[in-house]
Amino acid sequence: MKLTTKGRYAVMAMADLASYSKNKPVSLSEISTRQNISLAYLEQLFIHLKDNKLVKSVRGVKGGYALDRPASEIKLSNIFHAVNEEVKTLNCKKESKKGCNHKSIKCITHNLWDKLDNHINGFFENVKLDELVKR
Amino acid sequence: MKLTTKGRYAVMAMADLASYSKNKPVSLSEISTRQNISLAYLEQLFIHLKDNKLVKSVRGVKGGYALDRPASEIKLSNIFHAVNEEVKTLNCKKESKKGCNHKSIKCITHNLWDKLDNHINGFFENVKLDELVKR
DNA sequence: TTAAATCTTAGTAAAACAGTAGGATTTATT
DNA sequence: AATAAATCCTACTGTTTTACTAAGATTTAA
Repeated sequence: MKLTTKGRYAVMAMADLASYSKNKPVSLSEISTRQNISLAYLEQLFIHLKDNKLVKSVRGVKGGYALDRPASEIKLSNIFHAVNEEVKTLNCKKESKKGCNHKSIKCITHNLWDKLDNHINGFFENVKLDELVKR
Repeated sequence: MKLTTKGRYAVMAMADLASYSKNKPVSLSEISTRQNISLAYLEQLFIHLKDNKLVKSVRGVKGGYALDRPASEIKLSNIFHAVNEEVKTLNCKKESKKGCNHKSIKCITHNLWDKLDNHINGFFENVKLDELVKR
């Protein structure tokens, strides 16, 4: 059960944006050096962040990225969702698969994994970007 | 962020034991068919569960496994720990590594991952095996 | 015109995962 | 004594995912 770098880096980069982008956009190379994340990798992440309207971009020289809405209105769940960092404790959602076959007795733990999903997603849902940055 | 089958299967198998092993031991082949998990894979998991004194074994014909203590005294965290299902949100514990270098500003999110770890581990710590089985 | 930036698509080495395979050992039953 | 059912043990392996890298196209301020 581990967080992928995609999810971690996306949050780090967004937190960086939240603290350094006042008015003007911040370039990915800045974030790259500050957070020690490869530029090319950041580029990939930001395409998704942009698609999900979490950031807006300015192209060309002096360009970069800025938050598309206040940090107080961006939840961690928004960020994770944007880069496809999903919580998957089951691999059995719809059809019955190996290790879980929806018969009440056989998959005793089915309900447990649902609760775990909710527990973790609840955390992501309740933390907002501004809370990471203040202080 | 996903649970490995090791963790899931171990909990499923332990829940199976808790419901089917009254007095006599339960063989892994029974669990294998009931839970639809490969026998050879179960064997590997149970070595670890045994090492961690969560189950006890009876060898030979009519042998099998049984819980080593009441289901009410076995936490999910015990099971996950036994099979090395760990929560790892950071990959930077001691030394500074890529993507996190302990300088206060650079790794703004360090504290966040700690909280996430605690949040998830708290769930595992607070659910006991008997709760899965009762009704 | 240049250079700094975003945008886009492919590819890829390494690690982790999810098992298999093949036996050795123990022991109740026949 | 033989058999078969079970645990025990170690090694191997195909597949998938991860975590990038590479290479270029496009945009735009200076």
